Amino acid sequence: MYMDKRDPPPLLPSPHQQLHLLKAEDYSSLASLFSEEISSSQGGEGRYGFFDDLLFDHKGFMDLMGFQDDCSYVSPSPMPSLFDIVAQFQPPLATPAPVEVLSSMNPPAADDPSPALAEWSELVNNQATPNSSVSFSSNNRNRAAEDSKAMEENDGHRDDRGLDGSDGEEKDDKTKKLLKPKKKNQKRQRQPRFAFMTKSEVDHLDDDYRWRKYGQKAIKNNPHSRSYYRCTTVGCGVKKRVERSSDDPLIVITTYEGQHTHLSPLMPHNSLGILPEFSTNNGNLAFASSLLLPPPSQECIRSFLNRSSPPPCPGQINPSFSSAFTGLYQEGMLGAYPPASLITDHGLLQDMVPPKMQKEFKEE
DNA sequence: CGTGTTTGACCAGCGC
DNA sequence: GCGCTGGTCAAACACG
Repeated sequence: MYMDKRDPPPLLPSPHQQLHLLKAEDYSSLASLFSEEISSSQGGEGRYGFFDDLLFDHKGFMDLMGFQDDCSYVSPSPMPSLFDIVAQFQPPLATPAPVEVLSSMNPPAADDPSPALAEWSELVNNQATPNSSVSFSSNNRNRAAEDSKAMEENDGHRDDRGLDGSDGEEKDDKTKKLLKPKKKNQKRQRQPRFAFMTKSEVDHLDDDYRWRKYGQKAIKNNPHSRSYYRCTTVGCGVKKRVERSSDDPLIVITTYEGQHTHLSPLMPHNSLGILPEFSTNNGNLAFASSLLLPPPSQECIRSFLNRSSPPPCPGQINPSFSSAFTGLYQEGMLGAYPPASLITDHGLLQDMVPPKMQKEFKEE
C-alpha cells in the first residue's frame, strides 16, 4: 500500500517557503479528488463535509486538530506537502509537465501594508460579497447548495438570452446583442470557491477536466492578467480562475468555483479513493519516494476527521501535512483574514482527502 | 467542421 | 450619480 522506504526529502533553501515538486499528474489527482469530494458531499450532511468544521476557527486548524502537539513529527528537513501525500491516493496520470505546488507558502505578514497582503486578503476573503456568508453555520452550507442550484439555473438560462428580443432591427446590432437583458433583480450568485497556489511556468494546469477559456482580464496591481475558464461539460457550471501572483510570477493562483456534476472525463473512475497499491509503472514513484514521508495512519486521519481526540499518531503527521491543511483556504469559510502565523501555505483541502476516505473514517 | 482562444464591450457590485 | 473593477459575453479568429 504505502512505501516502506523513503528517502528524506531534499533540503530546501528557504524555511519560509516549502516548495514541493509535484508532477502534473499529481495536480490532476488533486483536482479529481477535489471534484470527487465536493460532489460526494452534496448530500445531506453539508457541502464540505467535515472540512466545514475545520477551517472556520481562526485559532487555526492545527490548534483545532491538536496535531501540532499530539502528532509532533519533527524533521530536520522540509516535510512533504499534503499534495504529496494525496498523490499516493491516486495512480498518477501520464502528463509530463512538471508542476510545483506551493504547499507551504506563508502569506504576507498581517501587518504588512504592501499590496501583497491586499492580494492575499482578497484571495482569501473574496467571500466578502453580499451573497456570501461569513458565518460558518449549516445555513452556510445550505446556502452553498442553493447557490449551486442557482448557478445551474443561470447556466441553463444563459443560452436563452440570445433568443429573446431584438429581431429585425439592424441599428446598433452589435450593441443590442451585447445588451441582451441579463436577469435583473438577481444578484450574481457566487459559489464557494477554493483557491490554492502552485508554482508552475504553465498558467493553466492540467487537472483532468476540460476547460474553455471565456475571458481574460487585466487585474489591478498585477502585471499579469487573469484568465477565466469554464468546464466544458454540459450542465457543469464549474469555473476556474487562473492568475499569477504579482509578487512571484512563478506562482499560479488557481481558484475553483462550483462543483463538477460529473467525474473527470480523463480520470478512470476506479482510481478514486484510497490507493490500494502504489503504482510503479512510471516515474512518479521515484518522485514520491523522495518526498513522501510516513503517511498519517488511519487512526491519525480518523482523529483528524472526527476531531474528537488527539491523533494517536506521533511521528506520522508532520508539520507540512498539517500546514497544508492549515493553509488550505476555502473561500467562504473564513470570515476574516486569518492570522499570518496560522496560515502557512495554500492548498486545496478538499483535494487532500479522498471523499471515500472521509466517509470511511466518518462511519467508523 | 469542431473546438478552443482572443479580445473588446457590456454588466453588476461597490466605494466615494 | 459616477467611476472603478471584476466578471461575463460573444464575434472573430486560430488550429488540427
